Amino acid sequence: MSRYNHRETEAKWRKAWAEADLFRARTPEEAGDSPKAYILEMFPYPSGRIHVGHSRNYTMGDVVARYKRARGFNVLHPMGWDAFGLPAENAAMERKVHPGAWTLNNIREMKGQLEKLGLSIDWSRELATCDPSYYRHQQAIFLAMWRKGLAFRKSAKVNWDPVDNTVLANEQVVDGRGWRTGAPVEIRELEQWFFRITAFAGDLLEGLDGLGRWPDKVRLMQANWIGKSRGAFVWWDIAEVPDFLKAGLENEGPHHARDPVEVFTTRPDTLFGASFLALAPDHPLTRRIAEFRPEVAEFVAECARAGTSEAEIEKAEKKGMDLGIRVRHPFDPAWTLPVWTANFVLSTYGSGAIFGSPAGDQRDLDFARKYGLPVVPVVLPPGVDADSHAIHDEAFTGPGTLYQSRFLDGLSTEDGIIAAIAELEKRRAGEGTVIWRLRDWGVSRQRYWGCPIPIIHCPKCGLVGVPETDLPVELPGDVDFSAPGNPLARHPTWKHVACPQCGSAAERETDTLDTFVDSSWYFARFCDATAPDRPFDPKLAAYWLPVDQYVGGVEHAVLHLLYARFFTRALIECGFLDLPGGEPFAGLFTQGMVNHVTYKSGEGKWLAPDEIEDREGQPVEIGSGRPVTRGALEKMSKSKRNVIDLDAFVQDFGADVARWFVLSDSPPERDLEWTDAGAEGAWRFSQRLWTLFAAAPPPGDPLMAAVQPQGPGLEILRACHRAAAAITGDLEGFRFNRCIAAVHECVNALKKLEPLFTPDHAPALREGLGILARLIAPFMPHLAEELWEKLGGTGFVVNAPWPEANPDFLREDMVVIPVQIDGRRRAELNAQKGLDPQILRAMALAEDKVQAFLAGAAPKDVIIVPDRIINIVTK
RNA sequence: GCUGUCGUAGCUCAGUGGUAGAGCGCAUCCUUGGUAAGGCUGAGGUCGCGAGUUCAAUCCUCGCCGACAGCACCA
Repeated sequence: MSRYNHRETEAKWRKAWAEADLFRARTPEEAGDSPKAYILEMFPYPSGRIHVGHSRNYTMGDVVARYKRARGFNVLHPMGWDAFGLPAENAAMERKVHPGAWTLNNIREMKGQLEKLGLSIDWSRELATCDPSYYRHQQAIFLAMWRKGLAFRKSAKVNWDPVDNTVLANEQVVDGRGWRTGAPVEIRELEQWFFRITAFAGDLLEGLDGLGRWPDKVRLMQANWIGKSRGAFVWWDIAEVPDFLKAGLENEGPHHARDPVEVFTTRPDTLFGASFLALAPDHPLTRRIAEFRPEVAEFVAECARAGTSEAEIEKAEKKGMDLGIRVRHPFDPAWTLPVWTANFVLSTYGSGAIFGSPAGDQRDLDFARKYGLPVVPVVLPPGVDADSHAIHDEAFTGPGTLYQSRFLDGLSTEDGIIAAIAELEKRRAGEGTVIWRLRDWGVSRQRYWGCPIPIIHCPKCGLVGVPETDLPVELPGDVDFSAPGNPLARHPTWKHVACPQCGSAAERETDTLDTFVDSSWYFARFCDATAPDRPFDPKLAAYWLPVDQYVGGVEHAVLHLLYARFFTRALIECGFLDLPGGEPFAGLFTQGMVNHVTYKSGEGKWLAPDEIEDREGQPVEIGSGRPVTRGALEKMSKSKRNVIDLDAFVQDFGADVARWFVLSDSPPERDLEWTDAGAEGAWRFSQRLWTLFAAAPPPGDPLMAAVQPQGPGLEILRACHRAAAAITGDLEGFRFNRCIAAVHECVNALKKLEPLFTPDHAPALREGLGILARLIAPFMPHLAEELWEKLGGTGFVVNAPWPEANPDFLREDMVVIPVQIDGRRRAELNAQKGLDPQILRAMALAEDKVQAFLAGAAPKDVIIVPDRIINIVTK
């Protein structure tokens, strides 16, 4: 018996699979009655080499794909590359390579690594988003969305890095400074392209209810992000304006003195507790007043400065300033309130203005206490009477009964809201409304390595779409990264073009699209990945979509998944796609990361694991022998130097072992700790399987059921059918770690029976091992093929049917029943299953140990749960 | 602060209203013709803490403590 040689065997089977073209998805016609299963892992950014941490995601998807294939599904399991993005430009600047060359090189490298993992991928559908054959369709989609009003331009605030001359995404701003240059970021107003995702806010929220196979956590995060709030707009007429402001406010401008101040509230029932209005520092009226009052201008500027750092916002004290004007209460024109500006009011939410009702809102209360504004309680908590109710340091925000509120007195919070809105609408002082936290999606990026926006700016015609026949608008190849800013904008010729409508000199849009756009429809392109003349055939998309199982990191729980859900809706509206319900991903699984220990040298430098050795239990640096501190478990990343390279591991231990280990130790949705000991354990287990199959009988058909197995043969089949039942259930439930535990259990049971593997039991053994080989096939596909071949299985184990557990082998005849006395286990019975409770009672009371404990006393009660437990109660 | 997830063997995790489990690690022993090893046996637990419900709670309920994640002045 030789040892298992993973290097030869894995290469052999990968070659055989490729030659048989096993993983090509069948067309709907070829598939006939077979149901379809679209299995997709979030496609990777081609950053370079992959490590074992990345492999977990693909392995999970592959396990599902292989399982579904064994179950007779027509499986689509494609792979592609999210190939546009900043790292390529950074590499271009640092290493003087073209972003395209750098990206293609990485793709080549990573594809080779993924292939060695033995993934069952249909590579004929491979795509890269930086390929003009992909992004030309994206440009066509953009133009269709523009014509429908779903893509539009507006002026928006952006983070501007004055050194790099570029716009930064929010996550590229660290403590108010550009992440690369360290220069203080400026807020600038720029014309930007947006997608009107807010047009679908309600539908995107309601759609979440139908996504039963998504994690609740993700649905909740999306719901919070969309942020629906019911409430009311309330319009407050300006009552008093100081003389020095009058002239200013009478002029034309952003906020005229005749314009009421609009406020959004979810609690119109507390309007009688209002004691002030507060406007955002950048509210138009605040800015107007700042023109005439230097102290207001100073306050606004101060807020703008503090606003950049998140840590400061968190701690920032509530501050405000009285603007000097007063407004009329909507329910009582004689009642006027002061108008303040306050740093805690957000201009981007609601109307950018609030009314302060301090008794019912903690922020308003803090503010009112600080500036001596009135606090009038208007909501009585349940069970509290009006005389004893008082507000001290804590606002009461819960539901209750309204009082001190004139016509609302006695109403519940809920009814009060309805009544207040009705009154507002009657007086034309406000209206009930719903507002959203979700904002339109800014897609402009002042970058080179992204999809060009197919728009031409003509001085005469305005915005003109590039004609379909001129698509794609390709990126120029000759670009200069030596200067900061957008290379497209300063390219000598690229942007200059004749207007397609009037022919006069015009300029191309030099912004490119956010890379989240590229990943918002790639799953649809995979359905028809080579269509030259349109994004995809709607019939093929209708066949394959929605994706049945999407697998990826929870870090994409909000943005990517929300954008993709928006995109399918936009594609439907533009006529590209037919997808009832509009949901792209019917099932979603978010897997945990792979963590690994980190090491730091005395100087605080990160050290790689192969630079460490163990000296009497203390990790030290190899060579110098200097002590090293063992850091926290961290997600594998190059910067922390705690990655395990996939190629090296596969070379040493094999792809099957890597796949097995990343699934074995933790539930898939949780993080996994990578340890050498665990990896070696997985390797030993693969060898153990190999030696177990060495005891197999001469080759025969493992699909043939053994007839009337006896003794050890029966035990073999029991172990294997039990494993089949457990693993099938756990695969359906995405519990891969439990599948692996079940395989361990089965192999342990078989190992114990190994001395009894005699020719008499050959049919049972062949059937049992045949089941086992098919059960491990999704996890260790190469080894499974080899074992299947040894057993005498015909064809590939990949194509073999999934083993069905025979219920006859799952039944147990005898059962051990514990006997408790007063809740503590004192004895046990070995009994036939399904015995009558009265017989069990007699058996239990007859037990010596029970007799001893009872010492002659009669039991007060005996609780009998058949086949489970007997509890004798004496007290 | 809000929301959510999680506390079970040294480590990573299963599990169930009714006998506390697996893998790895550890210890003892055996094999050295399955050998960059393999195998037998074993030790190891207040199931985070406290109360309640129950014949019986690791599991259900409530409170507390701790860890992690997302959002974060959302009116």
